Amino acid sequence: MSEAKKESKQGKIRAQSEAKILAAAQEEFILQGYRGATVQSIADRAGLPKANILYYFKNKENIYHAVLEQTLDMWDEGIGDIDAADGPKVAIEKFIASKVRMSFKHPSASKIYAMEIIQGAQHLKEFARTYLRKWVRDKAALFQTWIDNGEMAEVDPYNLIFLIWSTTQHYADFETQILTVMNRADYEQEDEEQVTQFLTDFILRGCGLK
Amino acid sequence: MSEAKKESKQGKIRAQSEAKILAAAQEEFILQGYRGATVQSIADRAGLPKANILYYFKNKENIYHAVLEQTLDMWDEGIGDIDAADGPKVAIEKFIASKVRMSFKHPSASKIYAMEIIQGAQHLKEFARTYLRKWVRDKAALFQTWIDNGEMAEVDPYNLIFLIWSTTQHYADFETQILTVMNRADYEQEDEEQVTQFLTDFILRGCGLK
DNA sequence: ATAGAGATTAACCAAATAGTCAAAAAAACT
DNA sequence: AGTTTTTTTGACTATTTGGTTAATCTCTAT
Repeated sequence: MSEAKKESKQGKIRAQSEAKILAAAQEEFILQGYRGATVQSIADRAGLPKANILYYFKNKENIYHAVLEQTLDMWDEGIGDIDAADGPKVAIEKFIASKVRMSFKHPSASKIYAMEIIQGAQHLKEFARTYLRKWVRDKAALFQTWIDNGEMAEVDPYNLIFLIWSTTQHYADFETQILTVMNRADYEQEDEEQVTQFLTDFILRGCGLK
Repeated sequence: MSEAKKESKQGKIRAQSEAKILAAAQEEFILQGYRGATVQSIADRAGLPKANILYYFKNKENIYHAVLEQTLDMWDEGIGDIDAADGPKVAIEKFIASKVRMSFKHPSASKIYAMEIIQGAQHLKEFARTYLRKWVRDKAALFQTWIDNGEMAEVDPYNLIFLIWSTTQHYADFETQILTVMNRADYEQEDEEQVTQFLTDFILRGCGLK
């Protein structure tokens, strides 16, 4: 009876506030780092008084954890599973496309993730050790099968996965640098398509699939 | 008479202390971010009292600037200039090799740089707008020449440069993730060679040069 | 030896910041 | 309408931290 409370009415204000806070916090954590992002600055960006922030999240670290969790959920959705049934060509095409889409649609998530890893993955060690390691192992094995079957060139599957990750995420993480170098203010809609096209062509060729 | 002081004896202690401080600061800035790295923590890591740090660098921001400058100098050396006379194959080989070497020899420099860019390049805007933009434009033009001459496949030169940057730097910036996923404690010597080999093969193939 | 420049360091301070609290306002429920 | 629960918010506090100061020490040159 009282179990569903969280989802019914009471949850609405809470959910709204939490979302506003998390969005503000994500930006502040990117721009200022964990320590540099003050609860006050998050409050200001969210347009709420500081004490209200601490009412929804017990403390600053909880905010950060929530932001990270949100980021991992997004990673999970956006990863674009590699499907064995597709065969190497289509599988790689799909994988690249969904990773590029993630980078252009949610650059902030990618940036938070990147910062966390660069700083030593203090909060993601567990995620990397379990979930991620298994994911990479599985997909690498799949690539290896295709290689053994002569369906693609002999490329080290692990390094191939790293290559796809790095190239696709680069457009999110290094957004600022790319835009500055290209003398542009923002990405345009066609940029995503153009990048997808470039990476797909290039990587398929690298895999001997084109 | 007193002009050469800095280089003679008195400069020795100063140079030594500054180097120790910069090394400590670099690590702290990576691990904790700018705001999270306290002068005290830098002092502890350098094995010096806090007041001594502030004696050599007027304030915390000066320390950070010095670390960044050091990083850019290293970038400058390690960039491995692309030589037009080499032709595309050798030029790309050389470029990849020197970037990979940088990533394995000086991962911290790469990490500092990456964080700065992710955080909006507050302190590197000028560098990117002038030096970097020109560098990329020049090299892109060179690639274009080779393409027009039919010496390599038609790949967008800008995206090619970004691809080489992202893939090579990934081994420095995401060191923690790669090691965790591969279930390893440290890079071995042969890793650098193996990665160089992989990337060279793959990218040359992508450029239609193999 | 000794004067003077540079180096070291403990003690101190003002500002910033995470987190608490209590009281009031708003919403939800009966 | 009244009661309870949730939300909002200003005021307060303990702690951390960047930076200063002044006193001492060390080194070098004459």
